[in-house]
Amino acid sequence: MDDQPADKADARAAARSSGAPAVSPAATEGTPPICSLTLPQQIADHLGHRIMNGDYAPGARLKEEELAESYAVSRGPVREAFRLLERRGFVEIVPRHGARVREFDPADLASLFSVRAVLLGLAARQATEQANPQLLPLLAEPVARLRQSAERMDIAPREHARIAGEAQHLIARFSGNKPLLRTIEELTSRALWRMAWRDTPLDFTTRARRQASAKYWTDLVKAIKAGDAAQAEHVARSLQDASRDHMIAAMAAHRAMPVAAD
Amino acid sequence: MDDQPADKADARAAARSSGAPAVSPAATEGTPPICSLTLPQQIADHLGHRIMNGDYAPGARLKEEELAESYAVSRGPVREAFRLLERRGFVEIVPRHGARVREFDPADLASLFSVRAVLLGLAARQATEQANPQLLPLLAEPVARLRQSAERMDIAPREHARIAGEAQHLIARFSGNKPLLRTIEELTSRALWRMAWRDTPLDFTTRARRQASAKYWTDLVKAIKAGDAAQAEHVARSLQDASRDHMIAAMAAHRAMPVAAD
DNA sequence: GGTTTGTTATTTGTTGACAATTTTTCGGCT
DNA sequence: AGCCGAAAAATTGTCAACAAATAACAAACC
Repeated sequence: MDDQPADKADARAAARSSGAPAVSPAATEGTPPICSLTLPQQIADHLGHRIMNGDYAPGARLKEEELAESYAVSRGPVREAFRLLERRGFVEIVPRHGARVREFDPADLASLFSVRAVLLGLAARQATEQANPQLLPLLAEPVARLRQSAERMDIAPREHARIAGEAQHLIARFSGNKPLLRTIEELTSRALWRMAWRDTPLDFTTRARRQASAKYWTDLVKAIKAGDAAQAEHVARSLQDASRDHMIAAMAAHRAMPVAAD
Repeated sequence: MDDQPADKADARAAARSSGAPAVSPAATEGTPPICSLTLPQQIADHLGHRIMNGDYAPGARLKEEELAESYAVSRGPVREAFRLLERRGFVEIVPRHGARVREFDPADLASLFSVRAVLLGLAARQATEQANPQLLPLLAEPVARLRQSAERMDIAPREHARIAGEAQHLIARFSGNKPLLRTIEELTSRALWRMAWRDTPLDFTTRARRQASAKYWTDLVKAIKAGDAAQAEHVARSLQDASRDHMIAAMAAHRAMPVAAD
């Protein structure tokens, strides 16, 4: 009984009636990804944020009509938003029982990262094999910032994570492997959700961790530059595995604390 | 080319009108379980088969109303069937332009198999680490059949592929890694679709290939038995990579043939 | 008292109609 | 003749209401 999303509903309704800018009259069939988001997408984004924020506990039922009313729309768009959220791993839909916020098995988080690790390893290998000359210049900036961040600790943890994610995305993009990119994106969104879970204000970017990470990135750039695909794969995977292990250890320690305090 | 959706539509309509006419005064015994599959799922399955069968060319538009009429349902279930098919990689939905049968870049097939290879490698590693005593007995049967198939060539190519898929599924299941299993399943269904593309009656299971494959499986079982996770990963991945390379080569040769014949 | 059965209530599945947007077509203009 | 613009057709997006199925509850029975 905290905040009811009624205000949001009004805001959206207002936005709909007033907003709706004229779409550019492009006559050709291949229109670009468009500017305005679809109604189900907007709902999915907002609901996704609310779930990440902890407004809905894992396992909580998401009732169509209730949400439809709160967003001032019909059940149709909400229904479709559920499908989008299911694909992003936020909810789980059982055919005749509705949608529930997905529970998370803590073990799944480690599993998720293991999968991501081998995938990013493959991405690094194939990116090296592709040898696209654009990659290294683009990669230079985030890697430099990570290195600087490790040295001076002058970047917020969240920003640090964002930059690391950006660098990973570059590797995935330049692998030239579309299914790989798609799969990595999907797993990443799921993993980030579970890491960003509330009352987990854990900082996984200690100085030691940032330094280790920076070392890996430096080695990875070196391997790519040298065209050593096998080495690139090994380094990228090691980086992710180390990151995973550190995270798991930190979470275990954090979880052990309150128990010890009791 | 066998059954047109018209009969299906009629059948469904008949089933519906006969099955749910009178409200149940219903003293005893609930109505028979009808069909456990949802309407959108049934449509998605059938449409998926039609797409695999080549009834709809890649890039073809799938119009909601048209299909709704042919299945004798409203547009809602068809709409949801599209979402299911999108998740299975059969169609591509562009927000305000409808659904189209997904085109396939031939390069994507090789990419798909590369991803599957690293994933099955990881699955083999983790399955070995899990050391579930049930795995080896279950794996023994399909592996024995593959070995026998390689020796005597007495199993149809399709059956051979099915058994290999079964063995892979076992590895994935016993990895104890749910996200990994899920990802592998998804990629496998996509890969199989594109391999089963019509006028591609290629047999990828030559004697030499079966023998090489059988050798890999034997080695994999040995590694699992020995608890050598790293070796298991290496063998599993090599198996898949070799399979991929052979398939790509066979397809290239097949594609080159008609060109030469013209 | 515990279990089962019949009833009620809530929630999802489906439908047909309406609205917004896109694609197509046709007429006029440079 | 070719291109641009506006009306028309077609198609997707959204809505509100209905039907079916599940879940919750109450009463009766053993």
